[in-house]
Amino acid sequence: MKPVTRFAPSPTGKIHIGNVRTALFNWLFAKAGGGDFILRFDDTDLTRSKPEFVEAIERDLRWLGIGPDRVEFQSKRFDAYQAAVDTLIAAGRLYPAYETPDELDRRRKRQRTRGLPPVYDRAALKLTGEEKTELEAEGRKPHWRFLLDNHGGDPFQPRPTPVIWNDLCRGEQTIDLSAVSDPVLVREDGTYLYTLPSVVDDRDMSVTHVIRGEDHVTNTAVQLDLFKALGADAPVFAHHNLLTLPSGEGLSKRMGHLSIESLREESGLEPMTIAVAAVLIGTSEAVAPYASLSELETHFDLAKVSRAPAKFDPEDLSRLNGRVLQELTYADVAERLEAVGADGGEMLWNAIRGNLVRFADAKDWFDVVNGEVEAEVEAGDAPVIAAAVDALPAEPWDDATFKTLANAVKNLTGAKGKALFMPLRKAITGRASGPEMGPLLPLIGREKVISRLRASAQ
RNA sequence: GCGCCCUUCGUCUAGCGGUCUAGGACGCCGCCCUUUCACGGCGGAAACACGGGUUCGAGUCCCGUAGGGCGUGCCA
Repeated sequence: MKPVTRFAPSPTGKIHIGNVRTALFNWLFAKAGGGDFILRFDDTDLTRSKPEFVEAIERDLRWLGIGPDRVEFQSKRFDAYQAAVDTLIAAGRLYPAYETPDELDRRRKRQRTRGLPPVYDRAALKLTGEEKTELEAEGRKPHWRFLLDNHGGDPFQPRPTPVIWNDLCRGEQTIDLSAVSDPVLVREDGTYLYTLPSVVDDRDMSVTHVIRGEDHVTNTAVQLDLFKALGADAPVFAHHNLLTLPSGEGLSKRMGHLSIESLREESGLEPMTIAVAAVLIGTSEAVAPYASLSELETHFDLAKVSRAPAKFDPEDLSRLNGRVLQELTYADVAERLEAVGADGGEMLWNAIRGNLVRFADAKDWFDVVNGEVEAEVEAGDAPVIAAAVDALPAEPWDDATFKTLANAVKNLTGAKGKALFMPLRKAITGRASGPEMGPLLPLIGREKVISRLRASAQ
C-alpha cells in the first residue's frame, strides 16, 4: 500500500526549522514509498488562523521543494467532525461536562499538591438528567469529553490501561491511559479541539503514517483509542525527537531570526542547507551537503532518529551553506545567477563556488570580475604593484597567466610569498581573500587588471 | 508534584556482554597543496554523568542518584 502522510500546521504563525523537520520527514517518507503527502491546515481556530500564514507556510514549503500532493483545510470539514461527534455520543463515548476552566484549574492544583496526577475525575459522568437540565437552565453550556477506554473497569476506579504501539522512531511504546484525562473534544461554542479533527481527517484522508514530534506521544495513545471508538483503522505512528537551541531552549522561543522566511531572506541560506540540517541533525546520519531532496531521501531513515532531544546550533548553518554551494554545478545555478545579474559563465562559477558562504556572494565576485573595485593597499605594496604593471603579459590569458605574472614581478622586485601575492590580490580584486587568482585573472581581463594595478600603484 | 523518554568526544552520533587501547561526521588544531587568503588533501587532540549491583567479563544488563527533554490545557 502506498504511504499517505500529512503535515498539519496551524496557520497562526511562521514555521521554523523544527516544523520543517516534521514536514520533511513526512514528505520524504511518502516520496520514498511512492505515496502522497498532504498539507493539511489546522485552521479550526478561526480567530487565530490567518490567510497570510497559510500563504507564508506554502511559500516556505515550496521554496524547500516540498510540493504537497493535496492541500486540505480543517475549517472546511466541520460536517465530518459533527458526524463523528454524533457517532461518539450514540456510542456513549462522548459526555457533556459543565465545569468552568477555573474549577478545573483549582481541581488540578489540589490534586497536584496531594502528589496525585492531575487527571479529570469524571464528575460530569455522575450528573443525572435533572442536574444537567438544571445546569443548562442556569445558562451553562456543556463542553464534551471523550470517555477514554478503561478496559471495562469502573470509570471512577480506572485500571491501568496500557495502549501499545510500535513506533517507527522509538520502537514499542506504552502509555497508560488511566493516567490521562478524558480529553475535551468539543467546546461550549461547538468548536472542535485538535484531537478530533486530527483523527477524523487521518481516517477520511486515508493517512497511513503519522510522523510528528515526540511532544505528541501521549496524544497518540488517546488518538489510538479514538480511532478505535470510531471503528477506524489507526495509521502507523512515528515520533521524532525535538530539536533545541544550544542553550537547551525550544526553537519556537527565538522564532524571529530562525523562521524559514528569515533564514531564506535575511541569512540568505540555500533550501538544501535547511533541509539537510532539519532532517539529519539528531540522527545517526552525518550532516552532509546533499544537492537535492531526492539525494537526501536516500540517507533518510526513521529508525536512525535518536530518542533523545538534539541540540542544534544555528551558527553551523552558514558553514553548511558554503558546503552546499560548493556542490552546485553551473547548470544548477545558471538561472539564479542570471536573475541576480551575476551570471559570468561557467568559468566564473567554477572559480568562485568554493569561496561562497551565501549565494548572494556570487554577485560580489561577479562585480569584482566585471565591475569596478576599490583596493586598499599599503604603501609598501607599491613596488610590487608597479612592477606588475610593467610585467603584465599580453593576451590571450589563461589560468597560468597569474603564475607567469607573479614570477616576473618576483624577478623584478625580489618579493616572494605573501609579500608578493597579497599586494597583487588586493590591487586586482580589491579583496584580501578569495578564490585562486589563476582562474580569476583571465576572467577579469588585461584591460581591467592594468587599470586596477595603475590605480593602486599611485 | 506525577508520568513517559533520554544521558558516549565541544556538537550530532555508532555501539545492541568479550572484536572498545570506544568508530564516524561537523567543529577545533597541525601538516601538505598553493611562492597569498580561502577551497582542497592528509593527520591529530578530544567522550562512555555518578554510585551500587549481576557476570569470568559491562559503554553494552539491573537498581539508585544527578542532569536534560516531553507530557500533565475548554493549545496544537
